[in-house]
Amino acid sequence: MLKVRFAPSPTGSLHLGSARAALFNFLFAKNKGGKFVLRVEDSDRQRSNKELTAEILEDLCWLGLQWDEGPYFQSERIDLYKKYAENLLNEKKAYLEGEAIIFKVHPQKIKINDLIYGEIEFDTNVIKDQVLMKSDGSPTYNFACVVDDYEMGITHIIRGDDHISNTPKQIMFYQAFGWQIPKFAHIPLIMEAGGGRLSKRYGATAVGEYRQRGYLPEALINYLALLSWAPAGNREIVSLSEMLSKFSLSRINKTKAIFNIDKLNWLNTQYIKESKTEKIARLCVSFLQKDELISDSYDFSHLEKVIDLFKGRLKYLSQISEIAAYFFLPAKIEYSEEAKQKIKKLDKRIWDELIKQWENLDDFSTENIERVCREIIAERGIKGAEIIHPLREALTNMAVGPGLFELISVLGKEKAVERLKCITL
RNA sequence: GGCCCCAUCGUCUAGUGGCCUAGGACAUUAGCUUCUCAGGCUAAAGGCCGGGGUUCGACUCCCCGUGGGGCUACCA
Repeated sequence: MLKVRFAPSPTGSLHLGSARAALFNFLFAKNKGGKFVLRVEDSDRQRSNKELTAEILEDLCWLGLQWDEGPYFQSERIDLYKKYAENLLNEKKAYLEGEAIIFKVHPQKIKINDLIYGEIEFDTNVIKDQVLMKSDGSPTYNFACVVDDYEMGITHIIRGDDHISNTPKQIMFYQAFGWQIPKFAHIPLIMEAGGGRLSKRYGATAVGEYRQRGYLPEALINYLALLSWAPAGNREIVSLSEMLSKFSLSRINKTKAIFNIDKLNWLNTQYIKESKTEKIARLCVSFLQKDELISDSYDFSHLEKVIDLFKGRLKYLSQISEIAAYFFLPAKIEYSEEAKQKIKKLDKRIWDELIKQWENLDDFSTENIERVCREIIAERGIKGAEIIHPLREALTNMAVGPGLFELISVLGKEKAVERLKCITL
């Protein structure tokens, strides 16, 4: 039975790099009909915490990376590690140093055949004796990892390439126990544009932050997959189910990949655009509520109309509050200096004319609104832009936005008329 | 310092000795579309780190150099 695992440590939020490791494990397992195990490496009691653990599991679910087995917690398995360490002690493969149990390293050459990097050789002469159990009774990472991987029947270890140099240490433990050594596949790390690993210094690194900004999980997954991996045939937009069928370790690069927010944004926009309006509207509710633009009771079908207007223009969902606020604000709004200047340019009589005409419209449709506007333009012999720009500013306090006439229609007769009546400069 | 790994447009990548005059995507620039912005469409610019080999032929194989990264904890 093919079995892989994802083993996050709850000493921080789920990092994009970890999420990608989880993704590749998930894809590999599902592609081969294997099992995906989740193990929480919380053996360091001081630095681990429960809230973080819950958050990590939630993020994995949000990404759609459901595990088949677990979660196991290392903190609940301390006796097991101790038992195995004592076995090595009894066999004189380890020795005591104070309270700690130390593994004796013997000189040898260790070859690993990495599924991604190929053959790598290490000389254990450069490796010190390894701590198995610390003086405080907790196991070290490398030791607990090997015991667990053995106990859980892990056949393939897919993890970040920062673990390459841990591999020979772990192999020595497998040898000491006489256990079968699993296959290793190390994936390149995600790097920062300025060099170095992806860090908080330059932007969000936690999956949760992207969720909070309104990135769609399918977009984030798609982007993460494209880092170091590419399906055949110049494809960019690839769904999780498509990845499942196309995934293979042999198509993973050895090269580190630099994180690029622009491409993530582009992908997210694509996914938002392709999503059903109803779905995006539903997701936008929490952002609009957080920014106090809508309350607990709101008109969902109206919200859907608003979302339709903006669906293709959002890089991420939380932008909705900023660019669509005027749909939810009261009729009277505060104008920027720039808006005031533009509004002033239009003759007072035209404002009055617009209000009158709109009030007379039975059907406040995009077409009717445009017709009315075009008639005024023709009668006065002015250019379209001369009325359209001031009108946009008067209604939205913005210079940019969706098509003006459909925007007005969605805004609704009542609010549009009232807002024009409320103009104060 | 020691050990290990890596190297194609700015970025993600395709490429597994002739299909390469190196393809695609993001970003950039220009034109068109339009009430604005975004979008869409069209086009442009942009790369095989350097040097030696091997070969009839190297982006592709080998060596050296250079650059980048990782590890070197009683952290994970």
